[in-house]
Amino acid sequence: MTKHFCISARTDSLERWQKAFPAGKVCQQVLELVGQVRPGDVLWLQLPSSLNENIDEAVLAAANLFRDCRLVAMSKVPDQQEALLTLNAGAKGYCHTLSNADTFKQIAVVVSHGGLWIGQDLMSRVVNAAEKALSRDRAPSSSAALKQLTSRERAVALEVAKGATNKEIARTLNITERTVKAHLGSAFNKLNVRDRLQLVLVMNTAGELIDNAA
Amino acid sequence: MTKHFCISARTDSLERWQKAFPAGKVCQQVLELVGQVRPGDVLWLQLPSSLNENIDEAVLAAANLFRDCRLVAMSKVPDQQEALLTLNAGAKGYCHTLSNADTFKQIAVVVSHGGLWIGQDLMSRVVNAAEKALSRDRAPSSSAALKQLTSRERAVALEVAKGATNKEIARTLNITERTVKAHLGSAFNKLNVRDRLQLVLVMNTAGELIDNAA
DNA sequence: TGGAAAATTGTACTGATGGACAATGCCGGA
DNA sequence: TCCGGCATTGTCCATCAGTACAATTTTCCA
Repeated sequence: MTKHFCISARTDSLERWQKAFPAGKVCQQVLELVGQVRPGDVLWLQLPSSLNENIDEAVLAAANLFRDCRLVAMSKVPDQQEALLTLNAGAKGYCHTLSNADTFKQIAVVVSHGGLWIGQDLMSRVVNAAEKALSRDRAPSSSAALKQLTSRERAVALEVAKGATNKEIARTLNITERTVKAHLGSAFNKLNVRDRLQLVLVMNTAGELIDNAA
Repeated sequence: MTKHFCISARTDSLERWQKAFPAGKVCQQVLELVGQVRPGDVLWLQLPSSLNENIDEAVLAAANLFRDCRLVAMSKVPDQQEALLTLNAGAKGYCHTLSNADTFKQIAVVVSHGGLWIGQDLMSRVVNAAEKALSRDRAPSSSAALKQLTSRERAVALEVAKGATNKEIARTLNITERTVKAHLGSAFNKLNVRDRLQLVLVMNTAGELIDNAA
């Protein structure tokens, strides 16, 4: 049977959690749990009230001490960045400290079965952001801007986007520096930018093309 | 009691699913389920074998027809982009068509309780990508690179990141062009880059600092 | 077969960038 | 009071970037 442990520097605000898990144990420090927690148990970690840089260290400490347990982070001031930090650090759930007892129970079921539990709204944003990021990682090669260039212009532009000089690009593509400049000049004209820095900024704007003529 | 329905154009490869849900129903088209599905039931949608642009339409159609149900996508060729598309379209789970029966049951429990179920590996990548994307949306002003610069260096760097020339930056910040160069030079040194283009690339790499000394 | 677009390349030039070497003044902390 | 870090600025110089004006060759399609 799954046991529940709550780690909270302060013990106020935990009424609802305790109602959800009457047999659950509350303590103030992670180290108090050493020897008590078994694989499959659920740890609920109350995050500090203000977003600070130590949050993921706290979660990481707990996650590493009890690898085979499920970690759920509770926050009094839920915040998207905090949520992502804690999930990245190993938490399997993220919720409000004042969730109702039924919600706590549902979260427990979800994480006990290998799932992830975060708020619906946050879920949408995470998945959406991830999709954009992962498609952007294929950018700049697939950006709208590059679609307007010839294949050779594109090849040169992609080298610029890596930070290369014209000499380096000439060597890489086995053409003269003059040819590199010609392709770049043409690309600048097509994308309405004035130099390589603006070219790269436009390329890295996924799916959009900036009109600099305005 | 939760009912399970599987929508699959082809009925091969579903042995393990049927083992997990012996009372489960298999059909070939979403419309066959109209009138049979109740809120809280779980729909398992077998995705087409090849990644194509119609996947999210199929998921969206199912998600819209049965809003109060939980949708899980099954794929014979699991793919990260496909996973994100289906999650974005409304699926709450994404797994291999040939998962074992226990895994199917766990997924059912998770999604029935409002959670998300995707593979561990994919989970890590999604959360990580989301964190990077969401912090990048605040970048470059909050990137790790900028934290190493003095406030004046940072101000100059941010102007460069907008594509400005040294002359323009001098005018904007009300200092001489020589001062702009001094601050840039110092920033180049601290971040180990050789020019403004590489500076901007580093600034736009959220949370990471590129070691160009290699 | 012919024409257009793309690729490649030349010389020459101007302006921008970045670095070298140097200096002064301000501010905050020991 | 002194020192270090930061901000600001100067002159000078080499290199790079970008543009102008021009040309030839290659490729592809009607």
